[in-house]
Amino acid sequence: MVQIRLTNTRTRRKEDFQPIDPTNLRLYLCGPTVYDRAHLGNARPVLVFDVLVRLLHHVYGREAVTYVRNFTDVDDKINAEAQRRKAAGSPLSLEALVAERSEETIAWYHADMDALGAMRPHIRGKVTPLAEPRATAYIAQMIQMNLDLIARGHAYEAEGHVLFDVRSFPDYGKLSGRSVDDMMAGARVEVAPFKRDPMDFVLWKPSDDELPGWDSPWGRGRPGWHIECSAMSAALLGPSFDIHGGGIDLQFPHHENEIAQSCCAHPTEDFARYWLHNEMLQVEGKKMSKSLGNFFTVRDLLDRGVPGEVIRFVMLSTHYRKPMDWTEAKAAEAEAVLRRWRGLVAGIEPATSPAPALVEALADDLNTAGAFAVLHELAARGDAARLLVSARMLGLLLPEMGRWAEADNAVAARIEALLEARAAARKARDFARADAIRDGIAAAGVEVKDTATGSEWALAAGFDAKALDALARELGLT
RNA sequence: GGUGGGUUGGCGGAGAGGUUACGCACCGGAUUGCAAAUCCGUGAAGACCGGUUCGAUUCCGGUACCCACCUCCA
Repeated sequence: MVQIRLTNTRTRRKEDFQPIDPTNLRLYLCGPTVYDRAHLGNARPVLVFDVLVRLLHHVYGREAVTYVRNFTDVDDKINAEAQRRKAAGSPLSLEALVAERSEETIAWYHADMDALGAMRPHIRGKVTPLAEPRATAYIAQMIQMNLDLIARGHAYEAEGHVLFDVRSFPDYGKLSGRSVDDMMAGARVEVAPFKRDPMDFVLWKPSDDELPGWDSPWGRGRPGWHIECSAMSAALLGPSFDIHGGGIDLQFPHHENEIAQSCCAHPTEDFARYWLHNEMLQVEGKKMSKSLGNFFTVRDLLDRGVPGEVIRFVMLSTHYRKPMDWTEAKAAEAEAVLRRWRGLVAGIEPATSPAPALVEALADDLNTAGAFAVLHELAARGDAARLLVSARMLGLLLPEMGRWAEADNAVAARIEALLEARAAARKARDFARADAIRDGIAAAGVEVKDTATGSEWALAAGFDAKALDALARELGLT
């Protein structure tokens, strides 16, 4: 069996991955807060985990893997949108409007992640809504966890809030490598007067009539940000599970607080044994932010005609623990490579197993860049069957992802007609006309290959159907 | 200020204490009516300063620069 090695943020070392139960692997990935479209950065942890899960399927079998990813549908931004709709005259209740907003956002999220070829979360291999829990469906478990934490002396009530007492958990700060005292020195936030320690964080907070809320022992209120992941992972994966992932920006405070809550509520358990964090995404060398004007969503890219498979390729070409820079140049290069590979594997049956070197690369802390080198090597050797099955381990060259690379019948007929006109010109040794047609076809993004038996063609990067039509009109072929 | 990460050839981007990463681009050759595609081949690196070592781009220390988190952003 292939030994998987992962960099565990908890120990800051690359470690052999030893599952708690090899027949029942359990993973948790922090999913989106569903207030708006997923931006490009949201896609990175999803794709990193997607490759990890595909690797686990390969090594342990699909039915041995449970992969849970949550939707956080309790959030001030969702509330704000619901209040806006209420003010605009909606007859629905605030709770219903929150649900409505979450519902539409989740549908977008699914559509966008599907377009990137990301597998849906699943329980023992079976895709089910249960594997994508929503915070609002686990309020009772959160309340219970808060009660447990209070009973064990790790949390306290103050002015309708329930707060976690960070001083009660000696390991607080261990994941992110900071001490409570260090953090206090750099604290910039205004501290609520009812906190025992400035770093104490909210487990439950009161809601007024303008906000959605649930009845609790502390009055009508809503959960704090971190408790939902602790409650849902415990409910679906148990108090100890294998791998927990997310963006590095979640390391503190979100994951630190999850650990504090979960470990204090279940003191004899491990919570997550391996922590995986992906580095951030940048755009053309800069942080993606609304103020810089380089902020965009996955949908923006898809609508601009960048195929999901290309986005996926670019994302995976940088190792997950390094900052990844999204650039137009990379997208163009990825598109060209994918077209070439798709041409190579067209009509080919996949081999039975992926290249061992590729599995080795992925098993070594998800070295996707190294995996690409193996794919290039297979392509160069012309081993199309092996290339196909190997690329699919990265979620590439899947049949359902390839529509973008195909020409429809009208386009194919147009190209054939142009090539016939060129062939006729060449036969008549009218090379000026033949070359003009060829250059026009090439400029439209169609690659022409002359072989001993005639001309073949394939769509290349930047294919432009309109330019092709214009060329045909110019030559009087329509 | 605290914490963590990074700096590799023209560009992107990996691994390994000593032997070609890989891709794109470039250059040379084969091929072609000329090209394209394809094939073959060449060249090109390890921020800076020290240390360990027979040998470091790879380990250790320092410097510079960049980035992230510390603010309910993946």
